[in-house]
Amino acid sequence: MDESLSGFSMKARGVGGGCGGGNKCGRWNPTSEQVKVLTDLFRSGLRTPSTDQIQKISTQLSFYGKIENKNVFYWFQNHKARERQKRRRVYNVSDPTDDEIIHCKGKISSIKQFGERNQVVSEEPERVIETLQLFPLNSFEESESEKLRLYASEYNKENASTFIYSFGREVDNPYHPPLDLRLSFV
Amino acid sequence: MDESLSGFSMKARGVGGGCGGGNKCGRWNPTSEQVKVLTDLFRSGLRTPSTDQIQKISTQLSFYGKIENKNVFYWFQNHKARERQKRRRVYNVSDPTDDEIIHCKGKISSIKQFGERNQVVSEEPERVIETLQLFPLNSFEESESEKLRLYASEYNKENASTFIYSFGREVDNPYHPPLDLRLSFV
DNA sequence: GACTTATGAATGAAAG
DNA sequence: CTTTCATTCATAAGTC
Repeated sequence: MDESLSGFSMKARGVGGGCGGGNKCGRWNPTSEQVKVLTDLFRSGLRTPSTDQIQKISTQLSFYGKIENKNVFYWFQNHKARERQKRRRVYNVSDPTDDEIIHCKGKISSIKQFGERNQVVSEEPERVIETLQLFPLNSFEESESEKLRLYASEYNKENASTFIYSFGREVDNPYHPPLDLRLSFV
Repeated sequence: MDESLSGFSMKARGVGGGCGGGNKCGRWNPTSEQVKVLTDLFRSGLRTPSTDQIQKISTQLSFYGKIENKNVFYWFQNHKARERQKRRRVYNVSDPTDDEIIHCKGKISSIKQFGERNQVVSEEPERVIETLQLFPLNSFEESESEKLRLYASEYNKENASTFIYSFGREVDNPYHPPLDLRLSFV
């Protein structure tokens, strides 16, 4: 009972002892129960859980073993990415002739100041259920907080500072001038 | 002139040339020296370099390998965002009994011995030094600029759905409350 | 026990 | 600034 509840899941997907006696290894190894729940959530349509959702999921999954928020975050990130990747591979192999290729999701980027990306990836419909309700709940208490994001400042104010950086001498370079980031000295 | 100094340094960050003779791979892969300098600048307090600063940094870093302005721009963008993201995602869930930090990386590659750029969970209070001067060049400096960051909102906008997940009963757990991922009523 | 696969973690590049 | 996507790195687990 001990290791099934506490550690970094020495038993991955049912069998085998992974990490050794303790959870010394730094890599999270989800238990089969955790994977089941995560997969279920994914199949239910959840793709990119928000911070709060991640928090809740993580808290719940912690029942089955050690887990952190970032594990949940990465899991969904990877799962989604690899599903998409797989789908893309299928495209490449199945029908190399033509057509069916370009349905760009309409995200032709607006070239920013530095670079542009010309990724034209074929994207399947990828039905994603965003609203899912396994338990009907009638209330609406949760007074929604205001979502105003007043981020301000911290932009170019630091230009008024002197920023000089001396390159490290650790690296064995013959010579390298110091990095002077002065922009405006008063 | 081998590509270990000039090219895009494809693999293993700074050692070995992955990409082949040229840099056909499109993604910048910073050398360990470049990372060190960038990290140092960041640790020194630089967060959002201006265009001019980016230019200077990029020029200097080009000594260690191919680099563009946008690489520097993105690097700071990402580094800052992830520092913050990490801090936000850190407040942890289940079992804070142990370290939560240990990472097994950095055994093979020689980069990790320089900086801690991707350390997990460094509870740094995000000191942002705006004025940094390693080389005294003039008398007046220290014109400290105020930096107040008022960003609010935990940012849940697309999650106008109710997401409740009932935990499977297959596993033999005594009791487990259903996972309620409500975020906002419809 | 080396090789392959699966997948957790990280990060460059953008999009929003 | 915040979030997402694509690619890569690293490693536990599976395979022979």
